[in-house]
Amino acid sequence: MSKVRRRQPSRSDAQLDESFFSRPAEIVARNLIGTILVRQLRTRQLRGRIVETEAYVGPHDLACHAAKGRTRRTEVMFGPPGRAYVYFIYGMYEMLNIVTGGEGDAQAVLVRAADPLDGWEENLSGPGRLARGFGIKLSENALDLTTSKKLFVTPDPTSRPPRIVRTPRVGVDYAKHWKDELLRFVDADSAAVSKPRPPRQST
DNA sequence: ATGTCGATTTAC
DNA sequence: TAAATCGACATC
Repeated sequence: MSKVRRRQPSRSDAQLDESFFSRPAEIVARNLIGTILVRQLRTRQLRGRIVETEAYVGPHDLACHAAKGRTRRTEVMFGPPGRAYVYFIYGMYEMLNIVTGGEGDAQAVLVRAADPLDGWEENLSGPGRLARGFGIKLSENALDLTTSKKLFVTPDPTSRPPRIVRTPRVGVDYAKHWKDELLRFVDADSAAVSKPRPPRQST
């Protein structure tokens, strides 16, 4: 019998790859909760534990930008999974999404909030603040997060599975019945979840 | 070339 | 409750 080797918590764990992201957005959004977003800058590394996501499930989803068709902005969503979909909104905020599903599926997950790690003091609660905190700009659009050394996601081998709550997505009242779909996922035990804080019931 | 809008945040 | 502020998109 070989000895079971307990895994050492390692600072840079395996970068999540295409097999992780090439699933439906709803699944990826759920499984992204509790993972770690890593940003490698010139002089320092920024890390945050993802605690809130939203799934945008395809062109038929009226809240999804892909519902507007294939345009310059939405182009990356129609490409391979694991790419960053970054867009600029309200004249001042970038939003970080990760493309999911098979190539051509046009699904994505919006990363809405994270708990800063390693003693980093930053408010990462809300998609605008999260992208700003991590220094993510429009220029990161289409970056391949499965191979990039500048921006990627890793599992958190030290944490036990989070308690997850589902709610409707934020700010998509225009999307007909799609506004009511439970496609927002939050860590029920995190204080960093953004504004519309859900009741503490688990799913 | 011009007009509208927005997966937000912040201030009043 | 509303202003801030600008890229993408639609339209002319």
